[in-house]
Amino acid sequence: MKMKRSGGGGAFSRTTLHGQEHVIAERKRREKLSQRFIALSSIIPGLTKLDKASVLGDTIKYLKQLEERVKILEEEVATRTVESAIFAKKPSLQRGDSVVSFSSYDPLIDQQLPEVEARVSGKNVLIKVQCEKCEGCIKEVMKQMEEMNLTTLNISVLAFGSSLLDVTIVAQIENENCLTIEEIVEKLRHALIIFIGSSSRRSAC
Amino acid sequence: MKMKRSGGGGAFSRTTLHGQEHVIAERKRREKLSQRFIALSSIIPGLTKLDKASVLGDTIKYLKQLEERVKILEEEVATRTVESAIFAKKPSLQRGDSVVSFSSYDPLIDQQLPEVEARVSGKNVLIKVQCEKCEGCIKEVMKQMEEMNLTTLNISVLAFGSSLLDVTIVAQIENENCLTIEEIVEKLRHALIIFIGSSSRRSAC
DNA sequence: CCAGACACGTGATGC
DNA sequence: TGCATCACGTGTCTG
Repeated sequence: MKMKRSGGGGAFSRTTLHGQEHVIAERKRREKLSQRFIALSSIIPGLTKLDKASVLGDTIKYLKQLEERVKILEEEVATRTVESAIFAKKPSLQRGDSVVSFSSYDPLIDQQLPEVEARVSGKNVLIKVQCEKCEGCIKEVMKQMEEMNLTTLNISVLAFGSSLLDVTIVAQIENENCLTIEEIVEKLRHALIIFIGSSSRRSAC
Repeated sequence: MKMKRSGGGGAFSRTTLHGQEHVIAERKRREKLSQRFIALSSIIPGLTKLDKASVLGDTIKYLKQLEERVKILEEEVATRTVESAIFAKKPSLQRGDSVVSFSSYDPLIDQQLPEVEARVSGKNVLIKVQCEKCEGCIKEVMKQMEEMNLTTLNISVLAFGSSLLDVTIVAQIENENCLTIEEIVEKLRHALIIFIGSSSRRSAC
């Protein structure tokens, strides 16, 4: 780190026959260590002090920071990979690399409402629901969202026609969530069918 | 790294008055450095030798390796994000009971955005648009609505992902309007394509 | 002057 | 016996 100086406690005492070689070896060792320190400090960004201690400390900090970043990025990539897997499974629904959508509409089953559709982009999921205007159905949807570990970022409820409700939700997929997009759609749809069924039997809705 | 030993060249020579304090301070400095080394070696994986030199060397290697990984992952994420913005497609259409719906999605035409969907129930029309987040596109949509004699009852604009917009509109069909649902969809989609095209050519959008 | 940081030579230790 | 590594005390320099 600095210039070599004349040397400190160097008397000529040779307690061993090869005292000089020992000195040389130690010099070499120190030189190696010093070079490593220089090399290390050259790749650590944002170094203010060039202390050995500070270099080590900042190295530790930078390392942890890098590992954290890698972890986050890996999670992100993993999420996208899951989407790709879904996409590969259901090529008939959607083409495109990483945006996947899935709808509960099934031409064989002629039950049209509630209709649920979901689409994923990164950590966001766009959920669209169309159902009969029915008191409490929004609450039911939100309950399901909570159970699925989906954090609602925005929700819009529009009345459409005299008896229809159009619900659009943008939510964030939490890390603990390992549901597929199909599972999200099916869970929501099933919950709504149950809810509306029992609700319409009880009251005029 | 090892046990403390009795000490090396320690004669009792005090050239300064505070020679002892100097010794103490140096001890402290060494102790700090030593702890940093221990801390560092505890977070570097796959350490075989516990040499100071080896610890530093492996730290440098691990650091470069981590940075490389971060770089690769960042590229990956960036790529996927762009793909997300570009590829977004709609599953097949839906038909409802007395509800008629029509979507602009055409599997033969490989242009996915903007995606426009409309659905009619009585005198109400539900319009859904997904397009790139682009300043002025909402205004463009509203302009088209006015031209088509559609009275907006409610509109919701949600950001979805990093660069997508999801727009849901409930509008009332005025009596003078004699457009078919297909015409509504096509007019909106055409206008958006023109608008976004010219907009992205003019600026960064 | 002094508080902190270094490099040096040296004795000790483990393989 | 060597050989490599370590911790120590010390002299010296810097801000």
